Amino acid sequence: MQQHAAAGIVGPVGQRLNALGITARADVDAFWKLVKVRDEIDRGQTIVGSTDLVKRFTVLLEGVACLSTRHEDGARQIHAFHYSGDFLGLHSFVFPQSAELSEVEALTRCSIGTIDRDAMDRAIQRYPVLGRALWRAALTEVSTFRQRLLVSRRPALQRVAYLLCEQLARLKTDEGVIPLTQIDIADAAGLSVVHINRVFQELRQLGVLSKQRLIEVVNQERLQELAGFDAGYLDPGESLSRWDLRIDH
Amino acid sequence: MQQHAAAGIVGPVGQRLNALGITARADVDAFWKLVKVRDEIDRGQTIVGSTDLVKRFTVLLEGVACLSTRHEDGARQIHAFHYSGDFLGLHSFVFPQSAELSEVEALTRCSIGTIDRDAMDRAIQRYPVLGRALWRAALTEVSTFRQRLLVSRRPALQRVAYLLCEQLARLKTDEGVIPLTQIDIADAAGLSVVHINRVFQELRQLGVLSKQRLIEVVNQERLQELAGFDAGYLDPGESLSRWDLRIDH
DNA sequence: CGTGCTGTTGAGGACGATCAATGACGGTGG
DNA sequence: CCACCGTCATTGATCGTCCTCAACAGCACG
Repeated sequence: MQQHAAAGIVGPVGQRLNALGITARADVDAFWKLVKVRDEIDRGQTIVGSTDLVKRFTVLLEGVACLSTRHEDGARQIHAFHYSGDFLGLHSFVFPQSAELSEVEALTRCSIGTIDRDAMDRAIQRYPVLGRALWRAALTEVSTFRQRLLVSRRPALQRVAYLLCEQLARLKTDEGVIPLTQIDIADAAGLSVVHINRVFQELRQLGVLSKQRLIEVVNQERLQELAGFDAGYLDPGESLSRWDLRIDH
Repeated sequence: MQQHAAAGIVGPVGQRLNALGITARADVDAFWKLVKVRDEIDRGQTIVGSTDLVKRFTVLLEGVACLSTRHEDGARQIHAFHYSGDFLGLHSFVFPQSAELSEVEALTRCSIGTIDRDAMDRAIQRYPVLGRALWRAALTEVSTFRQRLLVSRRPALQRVAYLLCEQLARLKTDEGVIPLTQIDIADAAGLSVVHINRVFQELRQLGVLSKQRLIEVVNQERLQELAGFDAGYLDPGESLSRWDLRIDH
């Protein structure tokens, strides 16, 4: 466990904790002590089903996952993508009402750690900074959902561009490679794969995407113009100092 | 002020407070003492602009309003409708990040009361039940946003049907009259007015809507079938006993 | 009795879905 | 090393939903 704590401080989860305001060694350690089960999940498998969502949540140590629901016809609707360091099922953890709606699915082979609701509750009481961090992360999620409502009725090109911008902003990667398939993008944008492909070709014509098979953004500025993207909503930053998540009883 | 308090207990706001768990006389009174400015707003006017949203919020005493944003082309996107007794700008009050996105607009002549952020903060510290009530109301709002994400990619008929169901559930009215125009529905559903009109005619053919000019649902069961509607997500009910909204200094 | 807003109707067109087939690539096992 | 397979990407053709533009009718208001 000790080497995990060390890895946590430098790894993606550690970076995430830092971004959320958890910097003190004691707080980071407290967090890592909560992580109980570690596991590997195969691509395509469900990481957290709707019934588990309220009882525990999960940290994505490595891999790519998505928060999704199924439409009555079986089509997959992706609400959000998750990358290393993300909390999975956080939304339902904080907002129990929406639990039944969603599940978290692995898009690549994933490595995860799980955290019990009860243990988390107790830890929050002892380390308030943890509660604040969760709260911030949850707010950011809500923020992206609302953004998506707006984006959802723009034409396909802009909608896709916006999605790509968001992924780049979240990945904070130097190269513009986005580790998703066109199928994933289609399910997130709510467009058919065929049409996504045509949009991609258009984006390549515009010099925004590379001509590789993988999804690689070569002109991020141009992309943001197309999308009308402003990353402000993704930053938990200053947004919140007064309100706080606490346990009542 | 005293007669307002009395009116509040029996009026729509009082009912709302009760539903949110504020039943004790002292708590209700504490709430009414916070309501400072009372005002009348003409139809079409902005009740709470994006800049005000963080500093105060508002109680809708009488009338119909909507939470909306403008698209870059000027089109109005309605995120939610508000009826007597609703808190306006609550979402931005609790989630400051999304403030710039929205404004609240009067759809009919409205009568409102406003509440200061600072005063509310102080009151929550003294009357925790107030914080819990706000929190529940905010959760319900988040819940409806996520639902709308799902609904947003269903065909027009079902989308409209769903919207109508939601309004009926919120209005809790005996007759099925919904006090909105086709234009409002169009902006909320993200469809053109023309198409909304055709959907309405279809709904009338199906015996769901009356043939009146106003929007009147005559067969609610049928409507819910069409929409695949389940009102569960609107009920703050049991959903939350452990998490709580507090002021952290 | 206009003026303005809402509702209604028709015609044409655009965007994106669906169906179907093919290509490109990576992995696996012979 | 090659054959085979599954997944993902690509392309063409057709079709449906919904948009846009435009005109008009009904109703409420002053």
